Amino acid sequence: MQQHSEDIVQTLKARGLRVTPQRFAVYANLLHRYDHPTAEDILNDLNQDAPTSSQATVYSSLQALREVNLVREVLLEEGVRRYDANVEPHHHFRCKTCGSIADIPWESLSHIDLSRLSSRWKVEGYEVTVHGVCDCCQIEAD
Amino acid sequence: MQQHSEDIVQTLKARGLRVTPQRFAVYANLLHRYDHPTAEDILNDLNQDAPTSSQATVYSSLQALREVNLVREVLLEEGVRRYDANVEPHHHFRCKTCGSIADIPWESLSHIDLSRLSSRWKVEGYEVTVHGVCDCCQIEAD
DNA sequence: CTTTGTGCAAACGATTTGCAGGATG
DNA sequence: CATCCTGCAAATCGTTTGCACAAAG
Repeated sequence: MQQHSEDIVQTLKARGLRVTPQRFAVYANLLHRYDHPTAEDILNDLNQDAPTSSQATVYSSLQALREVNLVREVLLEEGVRRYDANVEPHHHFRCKTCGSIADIPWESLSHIDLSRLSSRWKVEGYEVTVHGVCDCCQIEAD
Repeated sequence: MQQHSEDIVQTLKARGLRVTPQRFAVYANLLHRYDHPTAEDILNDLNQDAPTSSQATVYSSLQALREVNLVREVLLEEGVRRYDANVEPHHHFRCKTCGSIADIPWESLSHIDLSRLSSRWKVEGYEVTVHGVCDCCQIEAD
């Protein structure tokens, strides 16, 4: 699901966000990587060659993007807040060795029977976190 | 699954932990409540009447208990670390309105078919997070 | 030209650490 | 009585905020 610059600009505008170079850069960065980076990861990536965004701006951009539902937070590790431009329902795999996180498409897991849940709750959705060891770490373990 | 003082002492010893009043209190507190408290919640609860533990000690007790697998962290909210003395596999429900968290027994959800997952991963387990609105919040919404 | 975003530095809250004295096994 | 734990205060880390200036629409 590659997006061109113009698409990104339109997406941001459509959600009522002003398009600034910094905000654009944060969202584009998140769209083009799949490693669920932290705010710091994004900042480092953007400023790799030349400084383009400040820390405060990355944080506020993430917040703005989150508010209009273009970005979501992913919480799978103690005290670590990661971000994801994939806001469609999906599941996650987390490697307990290297801490990497991968997406699991919604269709890859069978639908879950929620009928036995307490009727006291109005259920709106669910998400599965699978844990184990990723391929890289299995190889290294040998 | 109520535990008496003597049981708790034995449990701690069995895991190689020295039994101090503070550590005992942290674990006992966590065993007797089901609201998945934060470190601060526990501290406040313990010091409600008279000061019994310091902040640093609550944190270090939680860490020690976690290392011997008597306590686990529960991460369902942005930037909030909660603790749970239920270390058996189980799922969670989170109310998006009040933020409360409830346990879902393992048997309440159907087993999930993991066969379609990438074979690159060595899967060790999974956990489901269900979200929606709890009964209290549904009533208030009317 | 009005509104909103940026960057800096200071403030903040939760957690961690160093260390001296105290309790545990 | 050696080892490990506690409490305090200071340090640290990620995140947020206040404010003057700059850019977007």
